[in-house]
Amino acid sequence: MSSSGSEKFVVIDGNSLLYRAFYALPPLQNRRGEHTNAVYGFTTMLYKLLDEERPDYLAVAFDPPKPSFRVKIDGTYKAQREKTPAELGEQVGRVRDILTAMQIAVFEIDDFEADDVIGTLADRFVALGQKVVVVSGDADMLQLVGDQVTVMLTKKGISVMERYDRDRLKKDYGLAPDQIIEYKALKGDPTDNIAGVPGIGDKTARNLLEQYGTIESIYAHLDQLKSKTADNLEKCRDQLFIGRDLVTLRRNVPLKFNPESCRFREPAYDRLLSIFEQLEFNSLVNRLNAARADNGERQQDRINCYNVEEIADLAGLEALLGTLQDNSTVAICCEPEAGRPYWRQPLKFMALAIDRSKGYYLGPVLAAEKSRAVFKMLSALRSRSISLLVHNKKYIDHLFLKNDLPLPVVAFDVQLAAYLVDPAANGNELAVLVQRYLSFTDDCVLNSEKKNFDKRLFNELKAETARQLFLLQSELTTRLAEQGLQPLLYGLEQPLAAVLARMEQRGIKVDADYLRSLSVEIKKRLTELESEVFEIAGESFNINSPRQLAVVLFDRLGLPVLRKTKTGRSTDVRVLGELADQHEIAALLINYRQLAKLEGTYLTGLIDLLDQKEQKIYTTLNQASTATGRLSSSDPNLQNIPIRLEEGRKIRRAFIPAADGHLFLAADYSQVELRILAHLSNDPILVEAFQTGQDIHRRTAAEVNNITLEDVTPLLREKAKAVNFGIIYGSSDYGLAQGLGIPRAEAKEYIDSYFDRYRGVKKYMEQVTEEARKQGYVTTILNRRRYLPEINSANHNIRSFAERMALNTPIQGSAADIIKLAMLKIDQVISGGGFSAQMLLQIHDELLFEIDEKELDFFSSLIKREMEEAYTLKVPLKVDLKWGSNWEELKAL
DNA sequence: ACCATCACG
DNA sequence: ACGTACGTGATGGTA
Repeated sequence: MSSSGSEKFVVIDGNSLLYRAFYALPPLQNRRGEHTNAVYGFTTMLYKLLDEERPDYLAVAFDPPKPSFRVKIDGTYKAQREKTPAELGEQVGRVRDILTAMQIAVFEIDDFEADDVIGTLADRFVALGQKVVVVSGDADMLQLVGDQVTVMLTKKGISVMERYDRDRLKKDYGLAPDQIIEYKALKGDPTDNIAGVPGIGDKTARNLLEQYGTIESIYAHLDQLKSKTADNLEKCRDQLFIGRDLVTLRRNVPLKFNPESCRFREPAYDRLLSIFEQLEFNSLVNRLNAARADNGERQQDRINCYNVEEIADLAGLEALLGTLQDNSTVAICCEPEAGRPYWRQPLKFMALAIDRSKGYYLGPVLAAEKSRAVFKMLSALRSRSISLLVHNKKYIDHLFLKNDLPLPVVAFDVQLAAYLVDPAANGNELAVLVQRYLSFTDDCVLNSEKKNFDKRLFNELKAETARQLFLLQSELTTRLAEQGLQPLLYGLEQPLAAVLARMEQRGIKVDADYLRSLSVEIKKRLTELESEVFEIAGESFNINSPRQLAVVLFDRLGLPVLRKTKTGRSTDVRVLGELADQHEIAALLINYRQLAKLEGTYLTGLIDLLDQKEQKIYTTLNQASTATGRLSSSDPNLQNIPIRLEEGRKIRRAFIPAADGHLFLAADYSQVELRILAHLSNDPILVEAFQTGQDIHRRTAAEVNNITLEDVTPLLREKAKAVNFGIIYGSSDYGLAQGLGIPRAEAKEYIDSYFDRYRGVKKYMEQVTEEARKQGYVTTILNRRRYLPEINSANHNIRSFAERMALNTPIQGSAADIIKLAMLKIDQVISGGGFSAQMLLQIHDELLFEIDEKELDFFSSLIKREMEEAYTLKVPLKVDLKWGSNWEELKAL
């Protein structure tokens, strides 16, 4: 153990730096609305100190929440301090979390202020013969300056600090460290409620101390002073000594002291990263990743960018694959040319690896002209039971499908694995995973498109990616095993990827002429509406701009501002609806907005993405993007084609079966989420209602209003429906009031009486929240997991968000599990039987098929059965079927 | 890049 | 005392 005196201890005044950071920085917020400026400022200051001071020991001291011993001396001490602003208070917890993750010692001692603790620690380290640096924003701390102690004070903002030793103190204040106490007692300090002596300010105090040294000595020489000053001093005698006592730091605070507990250590990288990510401190995330890489736990696995080799021709590839043993694994990493959808673009690049030591890449000829032969060779690996290790299996499946080849056996999809390990993480692109799990920060993982690499360098860097798959696989299999997620990966998500690939590749046929004529019509109506609006407004402006619209509505026309957004005055459809009876313009705007949405997103927007040759739309089904396990659809999103309003619904007529004599069949789960709630909660009323096939909203209305089923009016049923939604979303009275347009108190009554009747649901909700708090995550029926690190936040707002996620995720996520199981099963049945049915889309609780009309009856019952039997709950699953010749006109079967 | 808005489940 | 319904994606405007 070193007590040689060569080491350095840095001790930080936590409250002081936090306040400084808070007031020095503009109010920053993360996406969730959590204030972050103080945390950010504090953390940057901390890092700057670490860089510049390179401490061997480090500690941070905080004031305890309760007042210190000083109020016992003087009841008014710090009495007029304004209380900590809420925006700052809520950030304290984050700072503590960061310090914990950084493994930095934190002191907070009851009855004492941080200053006293710092004084005590400073003395102890000096006694061990070490150098001490005190960091604060409070000049009182200068009393600690000594031969081994320097004090750093924040000067301007958060980046400028002044370092004080004895000389500097003498130069700036003309005082010795001890005299700082006397100086402040004489001068007084309004922020701490130290009275001081009237008529003695900065100058006089310093002059007196320079001449006489101490307060005692000043009193001994009162006769030498100006009579007025002497008078004042005489009058304030008691007060002055009390003030000096208050200002004097206690350097004997009782604390458990073990210098090694303050030893500066490596941070807990994962924990710290996750905090920085939540706070959206991107620069710190990068810094931390770099630091971790430098720390280099896995030196031998670190990137060796130039251990790569080109495969120039098919013989070369054959030779490489020939070296593989049967039952082994080859990693492949493919990249398409730019364009949308990515999976329809020609192959740009392929990397391979047969172990973690070396990367290979295909030469340009192989990748481009000979790519079919390459895939054929890879496809043939099946017969040798050689499987693939990939990132994004769905894309790899696409490549084989495009070449009309049997799909390869994929043993492991790194992307899907990472998605299951943490579905809410920011991104699961290969480069991101390499950073997250391998801590590589070399150029090799950076997005090569953004850099001006020459072709050769690009290939060499990219060849690394296949090799990295092996490294990632071992990281991720550990985590999968810990979480029991292998069945979900191997049994559901990986096989599902092929189903989704086929759905994507099928596309959906669209009547382009119909869309175009609709577009022309709507554009015309938009122009008409626009001129009407301009006439009323008395000027022309951009209606699409909420800001310009607000000026017209609230300034020019003088309408009342009903609601505000984060940045201005709200003009959304709810506000416009409430303004409708005050001004004719509101109705026009509602109409305009609706049509503009249709035109921009669903007419022009869709037409732009149409494949001219095929007259088809090809969406991308994202398998690894939602936090709950749902799929999403993009470019275009076919999961949000209008249906609720008549006008928008017309869009659906454009979607038609691709083949003559075919029909659409839509199969949707009825009330899946409530059925899952019944299953999970085992609530007797809910379970009984579903087992006896009751109208669930009607039953809820009867229960919460304490009336019979027959007495439920349509209005009561509507309200009960909204209550049921609220329950699934994590029920808050405010949210329900919004949804129903009723007072909050009434909404609260509904919720209370719901939980009064549905005791099982209530208990379940409490259990889930409790479990989330304890474990930090929630799960679905198939063990899909979502982490909710914010569930224990000290910030009510953030915590409530996490609680609602905890309540909703098992329900929404289990519904996603079930429909995925059904899709997989149906796909097996269809492809196994050589039938004509084709799955086209999944819209969360609904599947859309294209079917030969002759097989409609047969298939509809098959699909209904497979969906209803996909998973056995404590209540039955129910599927409703509809069919028709386009996506709008569907009739019940 | 971010916001407000609005389409869906 | 707070300030919110859960999960998505696309658009047009604005900094």
